[in-house]
Amino acid sequence: MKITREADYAVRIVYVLMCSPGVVPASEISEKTGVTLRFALKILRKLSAQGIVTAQKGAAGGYRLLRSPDELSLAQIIECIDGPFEISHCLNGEFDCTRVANKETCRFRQIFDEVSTKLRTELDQIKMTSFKN
Amino acid sequence: MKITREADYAVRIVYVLMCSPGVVPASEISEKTGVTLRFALKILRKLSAQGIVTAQKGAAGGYRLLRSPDELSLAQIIECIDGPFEISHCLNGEFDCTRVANKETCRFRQIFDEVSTKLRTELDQIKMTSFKN
DNA sequence: CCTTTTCTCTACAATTTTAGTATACATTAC
DNA sequence: GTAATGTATACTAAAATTGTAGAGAAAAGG
Repeated sequence: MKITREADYAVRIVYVLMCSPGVVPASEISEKTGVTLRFALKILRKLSAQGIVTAQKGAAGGYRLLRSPDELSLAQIIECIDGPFEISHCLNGEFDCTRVANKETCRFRQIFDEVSTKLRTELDQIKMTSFKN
Repeated sequence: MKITREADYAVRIVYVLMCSPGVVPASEISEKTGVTLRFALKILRKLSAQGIVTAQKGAAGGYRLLRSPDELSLAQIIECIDGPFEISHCLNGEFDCTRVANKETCRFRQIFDEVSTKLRTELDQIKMTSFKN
């Protein structure tokens, strides 16, 4: 029941962007978070693809937070990196459960789905501003 | 943000025990859940070690639920298999964070810890009886 | 337009975790 | 004492995670 390291790093990266005004190059983000440059770049690309940050190429380029920290939640960041909240593999659309006739009526699935939604709701209430002191 | 397959199986195994009176051999549990016999035995050993089920050896032996289904929660089963609820690796006692002077005052740690506790509380409110119909 | 500094894309490699199996053994009932 | 169970430990295979590498594309500034 863990988020990946990548998602954990993403939160810390967003925190750095939140605290630094203007455009921050990946090299600086890497230094401040302790995440290797290459790995930070990979994470930043995912954040950028989801519109959480925006990238500026070229000299004096870097990244900037696109969303307001009081609207950007842990859920959004974690979901961006780790994918949707599904606490059991059986919730995945691809998963073809052979044990049950109708997926929709499976009690396990129902309950796991409810829990996943609840978890997402909890994490969506924690905004990045919570990390400021 | 997933439980392991092993934990998912454990829930289904407990469900079978809850629905079957008396002592149920692992072979029958394996058949009813679709979990291979060997793997089911491994899971049952963990459940047995935590006092969730009890094992009876020998011919006509098998497993029996030790706790009442209306007191046995998802949290207890998942924790028994996957270990404590810690949504970030940085919560682990072994983990030596080099980025921070004092672990206790780290805001990331504090928030991840709160979320983990909240998640456990939610899952502890879901008892095995919820799966009946 | 050339050079430097940045980010992008895709692919690859190493490590760790998960998932599952095998072998040998211990206990109990009949 | 034999057949049917569970126990313990160790091993293997597969998958996911955690990174790294290389070639390229865009922007800024001279």
